Amino acid sequence: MGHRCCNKQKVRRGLWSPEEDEKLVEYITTRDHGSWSSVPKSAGLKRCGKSCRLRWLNYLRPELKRGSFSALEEQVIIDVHRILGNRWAQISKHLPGRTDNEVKNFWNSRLKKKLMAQGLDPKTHNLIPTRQRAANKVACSMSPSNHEPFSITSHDSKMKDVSLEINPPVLTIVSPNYPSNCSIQPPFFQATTSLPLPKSCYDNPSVIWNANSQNSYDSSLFTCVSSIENSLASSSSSSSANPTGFGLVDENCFWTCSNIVEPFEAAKIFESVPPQDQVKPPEQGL
DNA sequence: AATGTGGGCAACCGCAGAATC
DNA sequence: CGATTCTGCGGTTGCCCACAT
Repeated sequence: MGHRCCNKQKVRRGLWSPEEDEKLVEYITTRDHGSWSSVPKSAGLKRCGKSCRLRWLNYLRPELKRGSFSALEEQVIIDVHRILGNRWAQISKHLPGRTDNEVKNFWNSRLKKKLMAQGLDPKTHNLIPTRQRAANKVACSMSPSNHEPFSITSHDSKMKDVSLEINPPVLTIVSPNYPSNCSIQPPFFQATTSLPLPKSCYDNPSVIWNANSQNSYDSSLFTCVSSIENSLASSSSSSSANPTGFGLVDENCFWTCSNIVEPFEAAKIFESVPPQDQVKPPEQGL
């Protein structure tokens, strides 16, 4: 089946050879190419215009950045995707030197899996309901009735039945609305803090808690934001930086024990939180 | 060493909207 | 104003390579 746009001609398909690349670059960079449909003929290529355009935009443009995505770029993709969905062209505009195709491939091959591993639906960025996650072969238990040490166990095949001790129970919260000194700059705020979990969290983990006056979010409403899976996933790698053994939760982890938390709902809740420089997270644990 | 499998990525396909005739 | 062509986009495919068996 040939291209619809150029089925009149016999056109080459498949990977581009270095010679073809050279011809196209030479042609595009030395003159105003006009319409793409005229490029192949003028440049001496047996390709269709559409293929030339794609090759130029996705691979040959000099301003393109090659190589793996940085942590910042990864975060930007996740943040913008949460808002825009699969609008790769729009997302790529936030990443100078990256193409929509590149962003899309990166999303499909890495980020999607990463979110799923954190128990998040990559389409909505919401928590995948517990029942559904159970279907994904992830089973966790969380049953403390007080602040005593407790453990989380995963039976996920990839996590090799990790067991995690938490002592004392400390929840790490990361909010997209938080101004912070981290490397990710506005509009993609991220901040990390921690606070002791109130007993009510365990008794009724699906509710939105009132932080009590002992923590830095005095009187602020916040949502139980955590991720058991993420904790488990990071327990081995981050244990040295995090003596509690509780994994750092990045802002993509909106997790409650049983409820889905809309990211924007969570963001709304955080609106009343004081600026980062007024927040003094307890030093213990992290 | 041969074969199977999965991941990453470049390229293709087909549709929709814009531009042009 | 309808038809045709062009462009841009998102979804999908298939090739290549690394790794496991």
